[in-house]
Amino acid sequence: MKVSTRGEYGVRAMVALARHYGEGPMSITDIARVSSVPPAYLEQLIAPLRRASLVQSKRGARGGYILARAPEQVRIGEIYRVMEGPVAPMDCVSENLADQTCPLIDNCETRPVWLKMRDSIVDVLDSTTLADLIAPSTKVPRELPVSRTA
Amino acid sequence: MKVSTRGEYGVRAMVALARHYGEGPMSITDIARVSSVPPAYLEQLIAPLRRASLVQSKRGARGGYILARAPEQVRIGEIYRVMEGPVAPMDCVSENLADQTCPLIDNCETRPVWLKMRDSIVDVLDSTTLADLIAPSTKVPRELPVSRTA
DNA sequence: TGCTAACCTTCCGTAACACTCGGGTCAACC
DNA sequence: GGTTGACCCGAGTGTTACGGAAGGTTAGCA
Repeated sequence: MKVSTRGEYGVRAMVALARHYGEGPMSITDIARVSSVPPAYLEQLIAPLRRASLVQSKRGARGGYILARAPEQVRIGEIYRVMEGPVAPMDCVSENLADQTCPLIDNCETRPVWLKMRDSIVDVLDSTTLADLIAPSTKVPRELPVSRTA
Repeated sequence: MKVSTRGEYGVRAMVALARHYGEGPMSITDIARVSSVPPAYLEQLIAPLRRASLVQSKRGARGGYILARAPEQVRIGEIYRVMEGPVAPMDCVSENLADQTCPLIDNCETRPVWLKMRDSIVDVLDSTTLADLIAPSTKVPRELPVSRTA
């Protein structure tokens, strides 16, 4: 169960825009460089973010993209849903009720786990904003491999 | 981000075995019928569960599978990992440290969210056992669609 | 000595993923 | 007013994983 590069790159791009917030538009090329995303691909990914009004675009020379709202006002969950669709580790617990089409749903004994999983994912995504991510303190050191000291 | 049918079917099959616990071996055909999984596919899925010692097999006539431990002793997380691999909504936060190969990992600003997401998923999976799922009280009613009353 | 059922390997069609490419359109600036 | 920088839009493409099916082999029970 992986989130695709759409979600990964989408969030990275939005973080780049958040860091640049208040300093005018940022071009695809710049965003791509800063966030390490292939520029041609990024162009495709940023379109849905614009349609969802999470970013605003400015065309022509000196154009680019800006965050439509302040970083504190943008939940990661919003970005996630635009890029990946409704949170749904399994169709039967999709945020989009129309996707809950499994015929076994009403007496399925496994569904409660998936439901709890979905809720916990939603909680993480919706309780974090772009501002939280660009705050210096949030960086978490990686778990280190077992030390093989002398 | 979806868990595949491997995880879905694997957990369903284990629940079937849990309900049948203490009543002798259950054949693939029976498990498949009870849990609504294509029998030929189930045969493939149950093999890794046996290799991981989550189930035991008995060959020959009257053979089949039994749970290797009591339902209270089997965490859903164990089943999940056998079927789906390490919990890893993104490689950079995989439970398998060897998968954390992203070169950006050390000063990535987005990683904290994915890490929190992984931890919350792990918590759900490892705090639930097969016994929890077959207890009658755990069934959760589905959210109802918006009523379109007369 | 059959019948049953697990075991094992191989194969295959479909679909999603992760991009690239080419052209069109718009807005500044000179 | 034309050139240039940049967004906009659709199509196309190689690779991989998913979701199975098929067929043969081995082991235990009656």
